[in-house]
Amino acid sequence: MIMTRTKTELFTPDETRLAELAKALAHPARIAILKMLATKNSCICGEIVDELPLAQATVSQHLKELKNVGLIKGEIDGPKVCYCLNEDGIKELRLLWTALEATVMAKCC
Amino acid sequence: MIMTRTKTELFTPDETRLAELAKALAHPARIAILKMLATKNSCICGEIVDELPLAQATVSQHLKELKNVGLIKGEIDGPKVCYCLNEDGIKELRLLWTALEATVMAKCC
DNA sequence: TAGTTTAATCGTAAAGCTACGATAAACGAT
DNA sequence: ATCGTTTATCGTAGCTTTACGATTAAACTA
Repeated sequence: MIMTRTKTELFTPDETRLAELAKALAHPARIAILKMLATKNSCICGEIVDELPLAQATVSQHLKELKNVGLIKGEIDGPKVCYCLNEDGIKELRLLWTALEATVMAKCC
Repeated sequence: MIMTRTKTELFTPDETRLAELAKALAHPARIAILKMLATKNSCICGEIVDELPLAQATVSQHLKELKNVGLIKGEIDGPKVCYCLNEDGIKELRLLWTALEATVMAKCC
């Protein structure tokens, strides 16, 4: 087949965006990273790799995905890179999720 | 490399399960299906394919994924199959999400 | 300048995801 | 029994994801 990627134009922007954010959460390592950033209550410079059971290159890939989707930010601090939660992305996720939750829960739970 | 799949045993069960549920939401068609099931306020037999811009086989695959992860149920009703939201799965998702949200939001938003 | 540390990127292998047509299976109806 | 409807499954193409080692790039340090 020619078409093997998601036909994003055929769904609503909210559906597409929430799916994108959900995909970023669709790996335990990325959830663990978000939790680390949240519980340390500050930007983390370099300690992330040490706390995950994955190779440095793999962690870097996960960080890139979280950054690309807008859930975290990373800024250079000397030879290290400091990663923080990105409030805008987190808020967007919460809003989109809450909207879906409201729809789904209303008739379910 | 030999290991190319997620090392699930290296993360907490909650992280692994939430990632699994998030993956089920990581496609706009599956979000659209959940919304359809919620807003129609009843089980839907057969109308799902008609409302999505995807082939019948593709929709069936998406339904299977949602069923496997526990977010919907399907039961046979004559020649058709009726799909409903699965309250247990929805509740589980809400709980796991809420826990993450609480952690992440507390220090962020 | 040379060396060290830190993180990104490259290259690659294995597996997964998405899509569709074709086919099969299950059921009711004639 | 045969036909039509509905849905699942099979087979397959192509792209994506995950993982890692190796390398590169950037910045500080001596």
